[in-house]
Amino acid sequence: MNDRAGINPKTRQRILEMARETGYIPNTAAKNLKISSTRTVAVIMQGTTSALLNQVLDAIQSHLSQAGLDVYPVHVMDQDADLETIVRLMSERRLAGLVFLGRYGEKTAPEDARIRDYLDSMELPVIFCTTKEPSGNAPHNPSISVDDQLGARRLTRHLLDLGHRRIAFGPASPNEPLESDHAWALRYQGYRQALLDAEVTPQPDWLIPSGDPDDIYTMENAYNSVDQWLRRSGGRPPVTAIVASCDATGIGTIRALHDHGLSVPGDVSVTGFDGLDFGRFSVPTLTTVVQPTAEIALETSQVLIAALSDQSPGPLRRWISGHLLVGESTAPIQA
Amino acid sequence: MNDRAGINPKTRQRILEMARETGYIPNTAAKNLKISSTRTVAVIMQGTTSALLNQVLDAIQSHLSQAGLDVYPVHVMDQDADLETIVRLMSERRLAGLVFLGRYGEKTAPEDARIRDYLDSMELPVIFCTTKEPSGNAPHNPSISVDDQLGARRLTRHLLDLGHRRIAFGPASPNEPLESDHAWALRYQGYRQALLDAEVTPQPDWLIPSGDPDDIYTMENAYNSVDQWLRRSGGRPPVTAIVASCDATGIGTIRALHDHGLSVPGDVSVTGFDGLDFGRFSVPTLTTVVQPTAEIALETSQVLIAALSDQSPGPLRRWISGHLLVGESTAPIQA
DNA sequence: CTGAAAGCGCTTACAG
DNA sequence: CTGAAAGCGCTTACAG
Repeated sequence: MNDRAGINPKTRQRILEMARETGYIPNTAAKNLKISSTRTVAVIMQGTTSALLNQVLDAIQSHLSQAGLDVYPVHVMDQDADLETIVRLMSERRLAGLVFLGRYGEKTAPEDARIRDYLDSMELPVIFCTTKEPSGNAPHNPSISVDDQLGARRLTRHLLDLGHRRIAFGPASPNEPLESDHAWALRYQGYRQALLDAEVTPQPDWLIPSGDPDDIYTMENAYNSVDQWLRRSGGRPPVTAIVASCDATGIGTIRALHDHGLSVPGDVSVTGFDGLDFGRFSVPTLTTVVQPTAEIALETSQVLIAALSDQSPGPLRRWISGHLLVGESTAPIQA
Repeated sequence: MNDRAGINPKTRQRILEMARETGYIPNTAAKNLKISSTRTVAVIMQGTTSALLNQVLDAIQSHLSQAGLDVYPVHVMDQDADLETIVRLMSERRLAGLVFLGRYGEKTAPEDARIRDYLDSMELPVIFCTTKEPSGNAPHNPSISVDDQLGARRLTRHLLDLGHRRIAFGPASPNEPLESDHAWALRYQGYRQALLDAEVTPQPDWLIPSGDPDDIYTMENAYNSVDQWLRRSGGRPPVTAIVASCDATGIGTIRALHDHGLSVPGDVSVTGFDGLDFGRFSVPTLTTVVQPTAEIALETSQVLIAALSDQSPGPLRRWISGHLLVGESTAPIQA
């Protein structure tokens, strides 16, 4: 039944027929016990709510299931439950491979070490998707992601080209160094680089601190953060443009500006990052960088499948560039 | 190690300690083989992109894992792959239970019968969450959902209270009867009931047909459908308000109106359904009915857990009412 | 090319 | 309360 070679076609035919007649169903548990490995790939992903990660998950799933692999999405909820889930998964079930989708464990430095040890001791392929391997690890696993720095640099250059010289960035977590490799931080670095390239010196009040450091990518937190930031400067922003950390925060930013009587792009230009639906149908539509989700998912799947057949690709790093999508939320600076 | 009664505490202590020292890890495959059942609940859900379903999935997952159950989210992609996935899941793995999250198999009537037979032959609890059991089935499984009809009736009554008399609904699939139990159809029925209660007779051109019958809940399809509908009436809508089938379609509707030079709510009022983030931060904010996702998830989890301990609840039907959230997208009718 | 045997790592009676 | 035996349903050498 497993299509092994060296079996008389007639016999195979007979067996298959009997199986069908009697309604034979193979028992996966028994098979796994014997094989002592599975065809299951776990995809670890923080929460279930990120539209972007879900797009990537969709695509990875369809690629891997075409290759005969089962995909087990593990949505980890909070910091504590996470580690246990992962450890339990990795040890009790025999996984064929592991994909980290999105950044996991924002501030679990000590626990990260525990996970790292597990990853090292189990000899299974691990791929980091839409995120870099946490920098604590010696980089020996593949990472595949959009080029966050490049994308943010393009957005910022677009604003500079429109004549803007005072440009803010946010929300930025106040708890993490701006040099970290979180998505928002990488985007900050690209923003900063574009400014420096144009000989513009970023000012301290151009950095919008995140009100809630644990929730920096949501519309709600962006709204609150920008609202607070505007209040501190008396309702008049110190800039003519804002590079938001992603599409959701871009939308929250626009709404906060609106509620302070500021129009987008009339008074302030705003950019997002990701290329999600709601930015393409909002009023105004959002200027953004579109993540190449299909490409990211394909590359991730291919690297994983190659790794499973022992063609280990080593610690490769693929940063795929996203393309600039100009919407209505950015305009030439007003006189 | 399984905490069974009748074991000397000292012996247990000794075993546990040894296990820890030697790094003993139980083998789930062997356990499952022996037990011939698992603690795994599969959650079948169409695609991965619905923000609403993902919210519910999040909550179900955290409830069930607290009850010691594993949750296996199965994101089914297209019509064909679906059936195979489900059948394979249900037969090869020994599932403890099954949750259908959202409507599955829009137009797979023939195949539905196959699935139904499987559901009946396996003796495992099946719960329909955020959706009614497909009407082909004799209703013998629990369904838990928001009350779509009631919600849409509330939204429509809100518009009537604002003085609107000509109110459209859409997008509506042209391939399905308006009496079906799909979410959009139930909402249509509630909309219609509210109109009839107010002695308003719905007109044929108040129904906005969906351009793409397979994709009726997306912003993009709503945009295209409303755009076409407006073109057919020469750019001037035959109504002063639109009840959109959900929040995403509400946003698409607003954008289409905007692109025809119509303002919301100045020229046309628009309502959504779901209570998602992007409707709370858009300009204008969206008047909507907020789905009680926490309640739906809790009830689903409880019913499932009860069913697993053989307190089978039978074909109960819980329709939980969502509350009206008035935003900026609706206003009193203009003279 | 086919058939029978051993064994994967558990759990569950059962004898002590 | 403890320990040894049987068996869950597969796969994989191995003998024929």
